[in-house]
Formats: sequence, C-alpha cells, structure tokens
Amino acid sequence: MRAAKKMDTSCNEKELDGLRRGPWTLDEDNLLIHYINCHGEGRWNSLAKCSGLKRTGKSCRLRWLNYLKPDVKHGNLTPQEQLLILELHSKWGNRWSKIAQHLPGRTDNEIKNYWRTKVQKQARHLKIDSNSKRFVEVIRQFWLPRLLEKVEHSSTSSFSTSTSTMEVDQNNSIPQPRGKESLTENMNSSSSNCSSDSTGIMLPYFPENPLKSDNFFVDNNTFDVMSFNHSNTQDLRSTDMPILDFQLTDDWMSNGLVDDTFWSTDELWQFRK
DNA sequence: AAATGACCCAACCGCGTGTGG
DNA sequence: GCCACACGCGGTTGGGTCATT
Repeated sequence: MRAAKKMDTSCNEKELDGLRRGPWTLDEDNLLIHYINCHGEGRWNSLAKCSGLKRTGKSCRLRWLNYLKPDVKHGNLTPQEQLLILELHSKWGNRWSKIAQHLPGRTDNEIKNYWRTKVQKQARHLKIDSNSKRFVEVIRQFWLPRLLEKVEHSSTSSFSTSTSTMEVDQNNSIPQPRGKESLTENMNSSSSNCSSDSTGIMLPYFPENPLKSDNFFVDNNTFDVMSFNHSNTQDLRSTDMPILDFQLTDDWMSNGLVDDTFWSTDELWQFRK
C-alpha cells in the first residue's frame, strides 16, 4: 500500500502549534478508525480533539473519507468508471464531488487526480485546452468509442450486466446519459442539439451552467453504460478527422491491449513527428 | 549504477455555504 | 440581520516512485 510506504518516512512530519501535518502514521490511522467505530463520524473538530489525535478536524475528515472509510475503493479505475467520469465531466465540469456521488466507492479526490493526470495530460499533448469544446469533441470522437469497446469487452469477459449499471440516487439531481447533451449519444453526430465551431465540426451543446439546466434532470434513475449504441463506433473509427495532428494507434484496437484492470490513455495516441 | 525527469496521489489550503445562537 | 463555527468543495503542492538516459 502506498500509504504504508509513506508511513515509514517520518522525516516529513511537521508539528505546528502542537498539530501534526503530513503523512499519517499507522498509529494515527488506527486511532481514528477506532474512535469513529465507537463514536461515529462527523463533528470533525471535536473528534480531532477528543480522539487524542494531534490533527485538525479537516485533516481527520479527509483521511477518513479519502482513505480509511471501509467502502472506499482502492486501485485503478475500470473502463466503466472512466467512461462515466468523461460523461459526467462533460455535463458538470469540475464538480468532482458530484461526479463522485455516481461512482460508488470512489472519492472526489481520486477522480480529480485521474482527470488531472490522465485526461489533462492528453489535452496538453494535443495542445488543446481540456475545457474547450474542441477537446470535448476529441473525447467524443476518439476516446469514448474506444472506452465503449473496452466496456463491451470487459462486460462480456468479466463484468456482469449488473456491475455495469450504476444506480443513481433518486433524490439527487440525476445525469441523463441518453439525453440531448450526452457525449456518447452525440457520437452519432445526428443530434439536433449540436453546434458548429469554426472548424465546421458538429459539437455537442453544453450549457454554461449545466446545473441550472433542466435538460440534465431526468425521470429515470438508472445510468446504464451498456445501453449506449455501440454499432456506430465502427463508423466513427473510419471517419476522417483531419483537424488534429495525431492519430490513434492501431495497436489499441487490437485484442492484445484489452486489460481488465486498467486502461491507459497513453495507448490512445500516437503523435506524428 | 547513478542521475534526471515525469508521473502519481495523499494531503494541505483557501474559500464558499449552511446552520445555530 | 449578524456572527461564529463546522463542514465540504475545488485547486494546488510536496514528495515518493517509476521510467528513461
């Protein structure tokens, strides 16, 4: 475990005003877990004081929610989860906690790190602003079809249908993957809600503040990543996209790159020199 | 084997929001 | 309405690890 490695290094630990900072030790973790098991979580400042931890309430809360909480998943994001992140980010932007609500066991911090290290990295390589419509289009045209194939493959090999269907809290605002603004839906490029940018490419419509748009609130409560129309991915793959100076690697599409545990975005791009 | 740079992620910080007195 | 406090969110950073030269 990565944290365990860090626990060995106490040289970075700082103490300011009697409060410790930096990596958590095993003893601190155990103390926090034990205290929460006995008293429950919440009231973080008093928890920090009463537990005997020389940490701020904030630090305790973060450590618990992001790492120690039993239902926190550790390990690489599945293709299904990556697909969902791309989909939801296209709707909500950097609303990490909101996105995380729809990925059980994943934290906003983890999703945020994924976006910054994997997705934004690709945007940098392509010299495209990751928040631009153009990058959304790149994702829509190239990235999602591959992820869908990946999802499809993993669902037939190791995932059951139920694991690819994500239940969404009925009481919360619910994204509509099949809706007008769905990235995946717009892969069909036939949506009437597309707009055209200066390149003449049809772009999906994204309201400036999706949270205020009724279009994102739906009347069903199931997000089924398997329900997307996969048949068009072949068509998309053969579509000419002359606007960008890169191409997808053929290798990625071969069976050899299917990995049940993690899909590297690096496999997607092969840059022309 | 050593040096260097890139990558990754846990943790911190500042700020906004909600709540109770 | 105002204030203080607690909590949560999003952005950023520090440093350990990995890959490359």
